[in-house]
Amino acid sequence: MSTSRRAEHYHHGDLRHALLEAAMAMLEAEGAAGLGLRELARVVGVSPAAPYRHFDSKGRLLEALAITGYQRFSTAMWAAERQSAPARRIGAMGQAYVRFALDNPNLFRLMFSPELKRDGRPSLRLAADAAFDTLKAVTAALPEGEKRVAALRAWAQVHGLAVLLLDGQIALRPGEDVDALVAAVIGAG
Amino acid sequence: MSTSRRAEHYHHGDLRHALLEAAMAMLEAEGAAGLGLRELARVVGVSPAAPYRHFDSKGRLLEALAITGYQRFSTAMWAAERQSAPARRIGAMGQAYVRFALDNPNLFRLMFSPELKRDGRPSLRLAADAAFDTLKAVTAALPEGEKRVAALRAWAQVHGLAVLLLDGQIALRPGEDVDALVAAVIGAG
DNA sequence: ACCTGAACACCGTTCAAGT
DNA sequence: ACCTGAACACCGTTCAAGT
Repeated sequence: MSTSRRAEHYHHGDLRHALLEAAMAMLEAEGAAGLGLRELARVVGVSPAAPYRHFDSKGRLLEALAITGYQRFSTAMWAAERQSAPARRIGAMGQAYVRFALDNPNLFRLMFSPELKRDGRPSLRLAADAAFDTLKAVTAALPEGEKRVAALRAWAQVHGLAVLLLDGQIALRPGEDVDALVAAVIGAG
Repeated sequence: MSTSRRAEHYHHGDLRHALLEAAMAMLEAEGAAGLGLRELARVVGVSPAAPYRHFDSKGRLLEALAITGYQRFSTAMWAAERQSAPARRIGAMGQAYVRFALDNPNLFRLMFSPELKRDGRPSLRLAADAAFDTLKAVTAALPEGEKRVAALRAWAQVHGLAVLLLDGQIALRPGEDVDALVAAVIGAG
């Protein structure tokens, strides 16, 4: 009885999944720099070497987390697109973008971290490209020649707002909420 | 004769300055994560403990580098402001902003790194505030009620462009240069 | 006052060995 | 096939001791 717990999970069952789950929690709690592979192994209850059966390196683990992040981001953006009337679409998607960043600060930072794409993994690029494709819905109604610049402008505005808010560079005024600020800034763009 | 080199620099003369100089070079070469305090000490030729006479921690060293970064940024922005006609001012300062980011990628990233302001050091905040005050020159001509939103819009656009370009998320088209892209994006803002 | 040497408590990663 | 134990080469940081 006393050995069954360990024995039944010696081949952990789903160590890869358990690692990802715990790592995502640690990422959000402490940031990518504070996510230690040894500490992660400790939390999950395996030896320091065990994670290497499932991830070649810490970078690959972070990459997997970032891909999950891009998928969640895509879901949030498509939901905002679907649930809004065409006239409100730009605002709704911009607000969804900023809200995702503020709700998942360390995951969002990881998704844009330069350490990630060192060796340009294709699965990461694919997930990121799919995520940013959601933004193109915003410029669908514009004439062809203006699409690129309009899309970049909208993206830069909303991404800039997100990271400046995230880093505490923009202070919200008393009574001001994020949605109102986003609406004011991108509304006249 | 053989001992004079070491002896005359035992009290290093200006170890603090030498550390900052070498650290700035390492930062630009490898990023803040790749900047090791022990490696830094090795490069400068002192013991691993020596830097602690001048900086309480690695965080404080990075903070000093970031302050230098904000000062350089301010200089670049004021230069752009001074050298441009009023009508071209927004474009010139936006281009200076993005160019600073692309010319000093790891310094720029450090300036906006969340690890820095953990315990809200006042000298860092002062340097950052002074740097962003340069942006207010852009909205000086606008009516009072529109200043804040217009300033935030301009800042978000230009900062978003900078970080997206830095991370390789925006691909420049063949023959397209950064200044032209910045002009196109913020021109109609 | 400023720096060294040695130590402490960590890392990420590798690899032979166990089950 | 999957995991452990022990090791390697590092970290940041501290502190008694040297000059």
